[in-house]
Amino acid sequence: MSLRHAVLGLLSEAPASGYDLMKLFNVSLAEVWPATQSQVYGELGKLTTAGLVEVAAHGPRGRKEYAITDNGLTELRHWLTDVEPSGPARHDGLLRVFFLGVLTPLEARTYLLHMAADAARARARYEEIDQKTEWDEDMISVYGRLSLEYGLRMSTAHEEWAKWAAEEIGSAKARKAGERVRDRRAHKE
Amino acid sequence: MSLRHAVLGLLSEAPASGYDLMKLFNVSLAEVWPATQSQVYGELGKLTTAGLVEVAAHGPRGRKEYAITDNGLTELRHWLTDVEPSGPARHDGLLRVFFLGVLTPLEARTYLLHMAADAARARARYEEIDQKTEWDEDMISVYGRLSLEYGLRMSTAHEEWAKWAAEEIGSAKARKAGERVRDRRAHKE
DNA sequence: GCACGCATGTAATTGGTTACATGATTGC
DNA sequence: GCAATCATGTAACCAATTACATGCGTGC
Repeated sequence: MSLRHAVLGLLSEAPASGYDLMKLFNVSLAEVWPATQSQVYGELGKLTTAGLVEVAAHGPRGRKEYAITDNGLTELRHWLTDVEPSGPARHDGLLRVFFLGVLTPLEARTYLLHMAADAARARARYEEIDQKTEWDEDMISVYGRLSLEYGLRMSTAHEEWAKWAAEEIGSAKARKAGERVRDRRAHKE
Repeated sequence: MSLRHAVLGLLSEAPASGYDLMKLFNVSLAEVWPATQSQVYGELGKLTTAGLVEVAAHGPRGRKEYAITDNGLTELRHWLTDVEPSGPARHDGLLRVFFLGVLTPLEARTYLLHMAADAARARARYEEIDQKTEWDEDMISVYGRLSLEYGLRMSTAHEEWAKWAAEEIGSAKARKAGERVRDRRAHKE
């Protein structure tokens, strides 16, 4: 149930309308917690009912500016400190790897190299964000930077793994079936 | 819609009952594509209706052994080669990082070190699986091994990042606010 | 006056989780 | 005979996606 906490987290920085929040979801949180417009508006309603946020101001075009309440802040802190982060995320790309055996080794290799290219593209995007962003001292900046570094490291590792795996299929193919494949740690450069 | 393909993938290796499939989900696929029992039985029903699997044999206790059909295999191959892997996964643990600013720096550091410990535990688990598994030449073994290596590399990178980030908060705290934090790439050891 | 961006919402559907419900076989 | 395991299914609920629907304000 983390959409709720994503909204609370964003509002803990500054009051915002549903529309503002959507922009924040699409830029800062897009990679970690994507949300749709209908989700955000729905959640704001529930949070208001629960007393965790309130409508702090009304603006033009029916704009409602929401602010986090004391109860909301307490709930956010509680989630951060006391609630165990939820388990394993589904990983579509990796699921496929399990079943690459139904393809030819060549097709399997192509798939892995495609993954490598995707990872490289993701890394490039993160690098671009890093350069273009004016990092300052507010919360989302300081901690957003840590998250960006996470993205950079993970996409790098992802790309390296995919290249290695593609190689691995090449050599497994070269080797005769039945011969044991025990030397992989040696590849770890 | 990948649960469908996970089931097809498993059945492409060998016929199995819903019960068998659940065991496979809980061991091999637990980290990439968790599924519940009700999901699996439901999906088997739908797949049968769609003609992608069929009941190949009836066993004791009402056991139904399912086998993939030619159409099913075609669909599986199609998914592997032609369908773009779906986008960004939600990442609960990382979402929290964005909001660590509402905690004290000390609490934030604790959270990150906790993440590092979790990652280390995950890595240990993968290493154990690696050692205990009799890797042989069947599809799930060959390609499962690649996935395991993925897990190993990612958990390692995850741990290193979390330790680095914890450090980073320490030094950010030491530095005066307003002073620019531009030296992080130097930490990349 | 019109287009674009701001702004909010609802409805239908799908995918996933939790909990419940039941019964047959095997091994001890 | 009894416990453990094999085995299948349903119902209620929650979370997320997609699509639809509407209208006000600002700048050109």
